[in-house]
Amino acid sequence: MRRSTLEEVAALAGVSKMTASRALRGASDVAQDTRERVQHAAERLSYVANRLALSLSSQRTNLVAVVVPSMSNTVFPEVLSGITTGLEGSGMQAVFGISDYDADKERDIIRDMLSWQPAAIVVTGLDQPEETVRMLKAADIPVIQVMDLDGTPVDFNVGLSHGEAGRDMAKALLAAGRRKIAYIGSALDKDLRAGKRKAAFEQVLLAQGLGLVSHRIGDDFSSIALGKRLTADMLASRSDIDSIYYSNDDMAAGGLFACMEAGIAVPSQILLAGFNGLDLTDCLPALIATSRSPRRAMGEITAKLITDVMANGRVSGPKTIAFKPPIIGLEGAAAGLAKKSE
Amino acid sequence: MRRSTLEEVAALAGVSKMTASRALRGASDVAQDTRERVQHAAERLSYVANRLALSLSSQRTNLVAVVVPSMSNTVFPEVLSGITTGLEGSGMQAVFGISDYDADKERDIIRDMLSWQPAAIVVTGLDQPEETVRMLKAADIPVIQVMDLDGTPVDFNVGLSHGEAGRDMAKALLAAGRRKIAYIGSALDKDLRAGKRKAAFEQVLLAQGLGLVSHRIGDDFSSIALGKRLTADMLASRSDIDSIYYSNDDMAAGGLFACMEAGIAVPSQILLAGFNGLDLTDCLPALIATSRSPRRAMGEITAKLITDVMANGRVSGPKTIAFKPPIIGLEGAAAGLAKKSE
DNA sequence: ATGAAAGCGCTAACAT
DNA sequence: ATGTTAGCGCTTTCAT
Repeated sequence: MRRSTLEEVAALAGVSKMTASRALRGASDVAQDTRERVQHAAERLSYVANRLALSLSSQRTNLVAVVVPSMSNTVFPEVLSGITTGLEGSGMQAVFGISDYDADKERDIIRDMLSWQPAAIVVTGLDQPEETVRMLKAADIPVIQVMDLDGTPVDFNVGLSHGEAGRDMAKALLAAGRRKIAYIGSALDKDLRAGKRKAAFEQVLLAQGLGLVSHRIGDDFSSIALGKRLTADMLASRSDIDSIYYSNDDMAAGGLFACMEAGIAVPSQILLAGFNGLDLTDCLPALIATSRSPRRAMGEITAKLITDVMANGRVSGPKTIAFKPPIIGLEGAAAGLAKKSE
Repeated sequence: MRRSTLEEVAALAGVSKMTASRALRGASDVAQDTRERVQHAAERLSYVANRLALSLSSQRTNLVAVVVPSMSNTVFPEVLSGITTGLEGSGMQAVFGISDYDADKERDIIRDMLSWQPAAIVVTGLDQPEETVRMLKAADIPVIQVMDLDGTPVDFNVGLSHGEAGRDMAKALLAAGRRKIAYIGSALDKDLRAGKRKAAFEQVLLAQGLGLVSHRIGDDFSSIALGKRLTADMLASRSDIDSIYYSNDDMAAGGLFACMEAGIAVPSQILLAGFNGLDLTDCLPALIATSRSPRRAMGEITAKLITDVMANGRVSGPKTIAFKPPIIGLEGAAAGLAKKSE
């Protein structure tokens, strides 16, 4: 069954293309019975409008392009989910691309998405190379960079400071009385935001005359399995560690499972800290610390920003929206230590 | 900076639109220096091709539309990831839509995606209402239904039988000596595949003269937190249960955490069974049974199917590709029980 | 309330 | 190797 065109619908309804077009879009100035004839014709032919023609002709699309590094890390699907939800009812449609944490791939995907003439584009982070930034600017549409705040945005920016998150966690661990602090992460050359957290985290330790007493960097992407493996490895090599900062919650959850197998009490003996505040973290059989990042909210705010700009031409509020992730799961951590020193 | 067109690139390079088009697409019959002039012109203008015009003119797109019920359940992003990976290098581009487990929304999203004239469309499951099926057929492109096998496919079908998975797990639990079997699930009216597993699971029990000794159905979507809560609730109400079948691994993981808090030994005292074989399952501090579904592989096979059809006009192999998820995490479960009865 | 003409930016098909 | 013409399916603009 070949796809039918507006012309065929119009012919079947006995009107011109133009009238059919108006009728299907619910224009006001179409006679009641004309409208019905056209609608019936469209149904009989299973007519589906051709958006290529529609958008080419009208010089606008309902597309919002969104480029994220990965689908394997739950946080990105959550942001996408938030964007989709936030766009609901606006007539806008989100389209997703995956860059695999690869700057070249990201550039290609952004170019590809731009070729569909989206109404706006959302990209992850602020660390695009110059060429990519130039493309984004040349697109002449709202550009929203999400998740990160540390850097110079092209246009709009919705996110949180990973440097600050790292610093805050370092201070929190120190405040909880920890001094023998280790770090476990995954491919940081890829996950730039995790890298920023780690760098800022270390700076705070350094300022206190402390350093990481141990660290492990996996060469794979973050996962519970990787966190477990690296932690088991670290625990086997030294026994004086009193806390471990992980690149994120998946890694930290794996770390907890490794500690449980090794018979190490968490958080009293070793305090584990991650990043994200995943659903998982709340359910774990021991308390682990984490910075709760508002993934869905960032997605929804991003969507709102976009619908706002589309509706009003220009945005009313600020161009940068900053979130500050609270640290949770540290209740009683200091107390745990205190008991030990009694 | 307004978007530049092919015409402007051509003018800057001092050639016709057509030559510019050929040069940029790397056609063979373009003079070396012409090609270079055009490419430089394109770069200077940050030219990005307009795919709307391109596709409208050439009557084909590189789009593969993919509709999944959710982004919150990790399995779908994994399938999407598999599709994206499998499409890599083919020039095809996956576009995702989310139906929120809602048949009406799914219909609308499918219509929306079809309006972009994709080269193929991938939808989740086989339970679309008639109207949706009609639309899919009218689209006159390859339709691939994924994840499920129990039903009548529109065209291509890649997945596994959830009925069989449910039956297999029931038999496995019985073989492990369990008789006091309970069920815990989430919104089954939405997640039809989980519903199919449960129905088939119960049938096997019934055939043995057994029934579920207890069950809890949450009204929210599956999550670790929900699994934990419902399990805690169930454990508080009766103490004779020797195994629990969950709607999936997230729920089962939550169940494990509830058992740990309640001081119940898993799997010796209560055997927990889920579905999916998530990364998480392998790392948990106790063995839980699960059917390992090949999400990425299903995605990749789907992609291969599509590139195949696109390349050869028709597909070489069968139109249905069936996976059989192996049950894992049952090692020593029977032994656990044996000890108890000694 | 309806229709006709022009054109969105590109490529296919046919020149040259 | 390059250019010309026509047209993809729709909307915009201007008539009527």
